[in-house]
Amino acid sequence: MLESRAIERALNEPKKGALTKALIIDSALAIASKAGLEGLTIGNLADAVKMSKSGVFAHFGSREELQVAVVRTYHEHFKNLVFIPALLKPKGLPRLKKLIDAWLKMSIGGDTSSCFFIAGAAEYDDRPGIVREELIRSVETWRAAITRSIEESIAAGHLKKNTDVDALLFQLYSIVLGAHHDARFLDNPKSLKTANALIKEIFNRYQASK
Amino acid sequence: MLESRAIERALNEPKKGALTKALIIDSALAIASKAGLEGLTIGNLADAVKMSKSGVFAHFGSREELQVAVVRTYHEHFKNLVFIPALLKPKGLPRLKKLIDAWLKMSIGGDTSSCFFIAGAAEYDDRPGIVREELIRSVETWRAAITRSIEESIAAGHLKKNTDVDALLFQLYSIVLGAHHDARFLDNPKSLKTANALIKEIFNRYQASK
DNA sequence: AATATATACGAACGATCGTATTATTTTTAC
DNA sequence: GTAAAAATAATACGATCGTTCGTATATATT
Repeated sequence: MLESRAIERALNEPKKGALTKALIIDSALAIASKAGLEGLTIGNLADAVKMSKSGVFAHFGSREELQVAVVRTYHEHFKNLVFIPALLKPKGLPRLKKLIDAWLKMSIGGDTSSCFFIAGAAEYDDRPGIVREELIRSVETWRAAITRSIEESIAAGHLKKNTDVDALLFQLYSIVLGAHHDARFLDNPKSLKTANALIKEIFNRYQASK
Repeated sequence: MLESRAIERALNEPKKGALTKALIIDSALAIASKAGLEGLTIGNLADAVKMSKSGVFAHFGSREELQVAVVRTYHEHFKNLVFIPALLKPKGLPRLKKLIDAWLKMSIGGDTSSCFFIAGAAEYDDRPGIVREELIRSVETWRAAITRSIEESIAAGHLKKNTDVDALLFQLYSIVLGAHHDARFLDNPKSLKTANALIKEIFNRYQASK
């Protein structure tokens, strides 16, 4: 359970509502993981947490705010599952590799859950509003983290000095998108292997000659 | 107008309904291009064609069948816009390059329309049914066309004999997905240029040494 | 011209959507 | 323990969803 952090925090607060809210968001995250953010409705969420629609609704004030809360929570989830573990690796190429590897794994994770940063991008690429804005904020943060790690790899001498940072980011991001597509839409079981081989190849190509 | 072919064909048939149906699908395609296949409803379609909901409905029997009809029509659209033009190029690398180039251009086309093969894949990667099946059929057909062109390029000596066909397909497909993502979700105007540069680089790498 | 068929309409169905208002219960504060 | 406050429920609203039904009109066949 990754949300326990938020739930624990809520338990120490004077208000009990904060705990309930955390439990609701937890359930909302599960629903949206399977049905998408647009498939998350106040009705099915209320059923899931065994509350009335109005009871759930009162915690957020609007469906959009609920969706934003889900995106924010997923962002935390993502940070804990992908970003933090990579920080344990030494700065430079090892960390960069870990960032991509962890992301790739969770993106095509065998179970029903997909990566919100990918699924959400497709869902909201033409749907303006605060949900889209929140998604963009998250994705840009994530891309900035990758970019920083690429730059650190260059600074550390792990990647060639003349590495085109934007182009490398684009390639890595595209491969994860491709693997996500192949695995989730086409049900291709080889997508993870194909993606990993390509990532390895790319890093070799950009690697500073020893 | 790309649907004129179907409309012309309908005009020559005895029944008038075929024409109306073609006009409805034409309008449905426009709606689904902006709002996605799930954003296409019988209600907004009826408004668009200035007909009653039941009048529209009668032509398809169900909303799912309407969506399938839209996918089929888009497939034709795609064939005319991407596949056929590439056939004018000589077999091998020139044709392969044209296939990808035409697809890339229409995928991130400045206007509101997106590529159904990409948008639909995301929309239906976890939504079973005949719409998903029709989408998969289309996408697999398209991937088979790219694959064939890669193999022809190898046979013609344009690409290295030991080219990994699946890996190359994956790379090309991923780059288009990445460009689509960057252009449509992140509004990055450089995505086309970045993608084109990468495609060029990839073909250079796989090219048989002269 | 008469008949048969295809096509379209209008109204209504039950379901679900998000949300607002009002009531009841539960938790907190004194 | 009691009053204030917060949390949850109950109910209802208007909109929209896909779909069905009976009926009218337009078209095609004979």
